[in-house]
Amino acid sequence: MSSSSESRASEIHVAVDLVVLTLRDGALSVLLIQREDEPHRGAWALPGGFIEHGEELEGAAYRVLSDEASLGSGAVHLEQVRTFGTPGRDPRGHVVSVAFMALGADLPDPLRGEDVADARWWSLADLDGITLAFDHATVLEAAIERARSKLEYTTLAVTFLPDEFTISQLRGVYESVWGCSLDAGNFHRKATRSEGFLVDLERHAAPTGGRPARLYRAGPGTSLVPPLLRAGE
Amino acid sequence: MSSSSESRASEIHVAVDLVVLTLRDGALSVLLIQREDEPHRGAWALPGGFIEHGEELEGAAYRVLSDEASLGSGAVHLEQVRTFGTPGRDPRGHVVSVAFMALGADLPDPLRGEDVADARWWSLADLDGITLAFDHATVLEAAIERARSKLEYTTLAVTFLPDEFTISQLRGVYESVWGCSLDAGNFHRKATRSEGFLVDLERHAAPTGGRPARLYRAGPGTSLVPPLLRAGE
DNA sequence: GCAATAGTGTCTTTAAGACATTATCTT
DNA sequence: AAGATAATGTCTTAAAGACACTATTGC
Repeated sequence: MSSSSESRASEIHVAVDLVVLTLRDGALSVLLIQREDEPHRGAWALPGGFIEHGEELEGAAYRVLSDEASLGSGAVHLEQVRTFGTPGRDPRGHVVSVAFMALGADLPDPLRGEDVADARWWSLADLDGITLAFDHATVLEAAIERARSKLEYTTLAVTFLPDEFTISQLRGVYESVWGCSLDAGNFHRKATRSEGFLVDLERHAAPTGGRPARLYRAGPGTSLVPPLLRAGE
Repeated sequence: MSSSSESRASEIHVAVDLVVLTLRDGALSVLLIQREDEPHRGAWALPGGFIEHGEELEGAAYRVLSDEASLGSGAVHLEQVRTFGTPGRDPRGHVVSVAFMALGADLPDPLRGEDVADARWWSLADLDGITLAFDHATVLEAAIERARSKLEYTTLAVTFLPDEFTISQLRGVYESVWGCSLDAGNFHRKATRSEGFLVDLERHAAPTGGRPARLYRAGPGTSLVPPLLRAGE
């Protein structure tokens, strides 16, 4: 930072909260932890934790990912979303929390970490009516909107898929995250002709009751120009 | 946040840094402060300051804007960019800083705040070769890229203009921020036909050596669909 | 009149949407 | 053969780029 005056001993705590997203049976799903302690004991919450002194923000995020979600760092795309710091958001004091989203392909069921009553994947549909701890509903909403919008103009969708995938699977990512259906033919044309999006492996997947689909892997590009816009907004 | 264990007395400090951008004579310009104290005494830096206990992040940003830039809150568009927390970024200790960008129309010259040797607007071109304090070059870069990219798919450009403006002025914003020139006719068509972007005031500005330009004000829309894409990226 | 700025119109090209058609597998 | 899934092609429409042209001012 840059203020010129030394601050008093601050009682502000810094934390990270993680919105870990994956696709489970074609449903966009988020990893939640059931809290074992107060506050919000018994409520479902995003995995998170305080930053340790001298620790990188991303380092803390990976640590939480490993401790609370039993996920290694290689498997996910991690990206900062926004920082939440409204004083009353945590009853224990003034906690400023940096929200990250972590996207991964078919992530495994979490092992239950310590101080955690339970941990499981929730499809977004199942979360309707569930009240999350703290301001985590807002954090979740922000991360999901970020993910939805980044699918439009980046190649982020591939982070939801394994190394090798078909165009149908890629289209499935868009359909699941956006909650709509896309024309298969038009999507195929768009995906295969976007520079840097896909690399044709010139092999085919095992057929699933129809013509076998060609396999691709993620290309070197990160942005989609022109973007792949959601309809009707 | 959401960690279940109470943290030890944290020595992590939380700050905000501001990237205040405006157009000065058609040049995208940023407000910088010359530091009066160590560290980085004499270096130019972004205005910033520590969060006070119980203070909102945005509240702190507005406070800094008022204290160090003598800018009221009504005049600017304030938006979070990203949070920087690499431990070594501030030699005084572990400081996590939430970066904001503040965009305004033709902002006034700053009054020199306390603990500040000097304060002035820098056009981006003039900043070439100037070494900023802390990691502020990175923060500035992130904010500018955010602003550039948000011009594409939002109506953010109007925040660089006064309440009433002409299409030429609006095009000037795009040209200044993107550092390119745009076809006047095509831009006019795009701007006037984007739903919610502009409201026609059905009046004209005083002529400036040619046909007088029609006046507009910002419309209710916030997103541009389809976006107004920068060429060649 | 001429220069300058604003605004419109036209033609071409690109790319999306709708949807038909062909290809290749399983059963 | 029938059904399923993948891939390509065609036609239409939307919108961007290039650029000519008209409109309205000051000089």
